[in-house]
Amino acid sequence: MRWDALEEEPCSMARTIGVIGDRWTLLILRECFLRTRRFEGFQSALGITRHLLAERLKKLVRQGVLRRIPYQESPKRHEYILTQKGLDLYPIMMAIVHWGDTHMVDERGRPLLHQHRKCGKNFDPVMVCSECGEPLSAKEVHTHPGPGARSTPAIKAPEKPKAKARRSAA
Amino acid sequence: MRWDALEEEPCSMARTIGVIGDRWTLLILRECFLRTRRFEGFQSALGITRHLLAERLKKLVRQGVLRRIPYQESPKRHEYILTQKGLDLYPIMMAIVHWGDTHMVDERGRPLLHQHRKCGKNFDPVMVCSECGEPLSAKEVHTHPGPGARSTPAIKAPEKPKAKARRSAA
DNA sequence: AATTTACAGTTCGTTTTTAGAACTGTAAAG
DNA sequence: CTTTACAGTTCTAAAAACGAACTGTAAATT
Repeated sequence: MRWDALEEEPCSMARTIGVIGDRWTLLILRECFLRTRRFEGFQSALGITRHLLAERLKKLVRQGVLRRIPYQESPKRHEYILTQKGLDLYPIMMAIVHWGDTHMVDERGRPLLHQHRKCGKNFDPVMVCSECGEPLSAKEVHTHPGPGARSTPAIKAPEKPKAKARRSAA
Repeated sequence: MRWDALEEEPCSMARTIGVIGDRWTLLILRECFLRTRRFEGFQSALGITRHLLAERLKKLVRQGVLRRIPYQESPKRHEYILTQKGLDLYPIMMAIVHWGDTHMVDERGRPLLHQHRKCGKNFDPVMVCSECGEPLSAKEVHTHPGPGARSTPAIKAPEKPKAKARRSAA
């Protein structure tokens, strides 16, 4: 698979992975949500090489996730801030953090707590159905091809061994 | 930054990225949620090199995301199925797909629709606050250090230019 | 009986990415 | 007049991914 073609795959997941699906990009975006805006800020917070950081920022700008806006003339300096498209990544970030909070914390507990301004409480993010409001789990969801599907997108036959009944569990 | 140390970072996001934060792993997990279970199934669906696939599957098993269970003796064959820890990645997957559905579809529309068994409707995933049930957005959330935080985790000073007031926007 | 196919990997040489450090350039501060 | 802050770019070495071929068991086919 060519990574530069990932964005044309008939799969919203593949396309999104083409944009944010690597370690550094995800960490850069974490910093964005923590209000980091400038080159040096990202670099010192993450320890990423300057070369890669420059490249990743360029890519995120190209893809409309970040906007590069000048904050100073001569020497020209710019800040990187999240566009709406970038801000919309928030649920992904929260889902990632929440999984880590659930499955990857040590005995000392969570590194970071999240407080909801509206209700004032520390919360966990919960994913619910837009139609009925019930929490979602993998088993309750059925997928089927939409208008943008190609013949057989990524959904292969469910691996049935063709009923050839080779000697199983001999 | 050493990637093998990512899981010990005092940040749930960094730790999670250590587990699922690369392109192939994310795509392998997509296949898992689409019910792929076997080596050849992953390989042909994704076009990943067999070498990398073997390595990624091993890693996911080691991390408790997949379980490797025999389905046949001599030659020994195994299936890879999601553990509960793996199933809990579902909100991350859905959040990624939903962002793609929102920002990366072409004129033909979504490649895949999701139907909620409970209510029978096609839905979008919505992330809400566990305490008040309201939808979440980045601006309404305030983060602060939790019990597992280190001195200054990932939260750097918010980039104030030290009030040195260099000639700005000359 | 000999050959092909299915399956789940492993091995190895080549190409691409990433790491790490140094360098460029403007301008303010000491 | 030298140092510092900032935002990059350039270069070489190391690590990771690619691609193709190879290993091994056993059933199915010829």
